Amino acid sequence: MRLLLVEDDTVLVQSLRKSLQQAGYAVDLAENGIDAEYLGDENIYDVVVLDLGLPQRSGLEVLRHWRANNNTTPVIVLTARDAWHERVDGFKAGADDYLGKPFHLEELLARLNAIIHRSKQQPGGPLSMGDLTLDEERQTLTTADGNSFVLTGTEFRMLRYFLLHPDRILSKATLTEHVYDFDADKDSNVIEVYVKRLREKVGKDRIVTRRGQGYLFRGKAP
Amino acid sequence: MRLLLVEDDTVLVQSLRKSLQQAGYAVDLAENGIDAEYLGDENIYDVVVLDLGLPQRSGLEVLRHWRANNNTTPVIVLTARDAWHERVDGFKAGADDYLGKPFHLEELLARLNAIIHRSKQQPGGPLSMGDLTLDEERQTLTTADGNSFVLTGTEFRMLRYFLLHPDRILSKATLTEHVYDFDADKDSNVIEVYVKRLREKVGKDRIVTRRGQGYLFRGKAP
DNA sequence: GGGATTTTTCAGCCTGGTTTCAGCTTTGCC
DNA sequence: GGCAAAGCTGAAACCAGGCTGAAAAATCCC
Repeated sequence: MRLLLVEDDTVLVQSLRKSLQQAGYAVDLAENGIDAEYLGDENIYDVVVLDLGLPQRSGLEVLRHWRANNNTTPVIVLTARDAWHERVDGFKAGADDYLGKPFHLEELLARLNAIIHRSKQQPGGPLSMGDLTLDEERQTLTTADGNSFVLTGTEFRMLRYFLLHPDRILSKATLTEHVYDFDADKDSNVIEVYVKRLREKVGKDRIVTRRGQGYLFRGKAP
Repeated sequence: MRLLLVEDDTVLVQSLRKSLQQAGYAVDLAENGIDAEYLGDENIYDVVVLDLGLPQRSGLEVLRHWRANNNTTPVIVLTARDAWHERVDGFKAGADDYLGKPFHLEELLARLNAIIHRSKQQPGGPLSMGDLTLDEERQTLTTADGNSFVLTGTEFRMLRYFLLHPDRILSKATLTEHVYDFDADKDSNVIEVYVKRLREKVGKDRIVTRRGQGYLFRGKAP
């Protein structure tokens, strides 16, 4: 799950970034409006957390720019305490949700969760696909035959990404980008290793290899 | 399912009441603190949704009054989004959960659901879970083998939070937020220390470590 | 103020999740 | 079939995160 964090308060950024990573997001960071706009234009994020008070170019301008260019990535806006007008402006500019600062991490995570689900399928509920169910709260996978697996962080992030993008070819580079927060390291086979581990749990045939292109997760058991 | 809605914003009340009714709740309404207190004293509700900012008598006072009279009906507190100190006060006064305004209806319904489930398992009385019983008045824990421990303040708050949220991954950040009145201090291992101390009392296997994610309290003894 | 209790910090150790690696198998192409 | 590239796999190395005992710091309570 790839997330763009746009925030210039370096103190806040440090803890926030780590917390978001812990919660399973691959976090890119922009500390000013210009970088933010550029990153948002060039990459596909699952969600953006956008502070409105930014140097160089205000968050509002950035958001308007994206929306004008048909970029519909869900955006959660962070506003200063009491700045009610900012929120209204934010919604008008196309924000999907907002959060007043200071906020509690838990709330941000809940909203991120909600917003991502909303944009994918119906909100709430565990992520399930045919005979597989991924419990996001417990990071646990349950299969048709009643087996239950506790997933490690990386396994979980990767399986979640597969479940959210079934029946599509996902290249190793794409998977790396979404499972980690940095770009693909060409000479590493981590992805292969984790595909193997997931296959042991979801069933060998569930993840199909497309040689030279990537992997494909079957939405329905074969 | 009987619900008491305590809220003075008439605009919000209208839509909220209707939505709650649609969701299957029998909704009673109080628009000020005095009515709320009276209704809560006279009737048995399954759950209360309580706004803290009320005319005549604050939500906090009302909640304290109920708790002082051994009324243990689950209460979800609504607070202004920015006023997180209110939440801390709320928890101290005996709230079971909180929600920052404005909120998504979805979120409220989910929390109501969760809280009712929780209280079904253990309607009123001491907080207990399987073979463990936590006496909230004496801050005392009793285990299956008859051992009894007097808990320190921090131990107690943490164990209570675990008992109220069993079988869920609780990150250190989340635990810190709920055990203390302030946000997580990045480089401290207090949580680990207290987990260790609790484990000595509730049994080592009762609190499971999910490396890199958090801790999980098992609702049922393994 | 001083002793007892509780909370927090610290440092060293341990653990298990992640990554690497080397050798093996499969696939696609000539 | 023969070859090379891509993918698979089991085991080992590495390292961040977690555990723990003890001691320092803060708080409580006479």
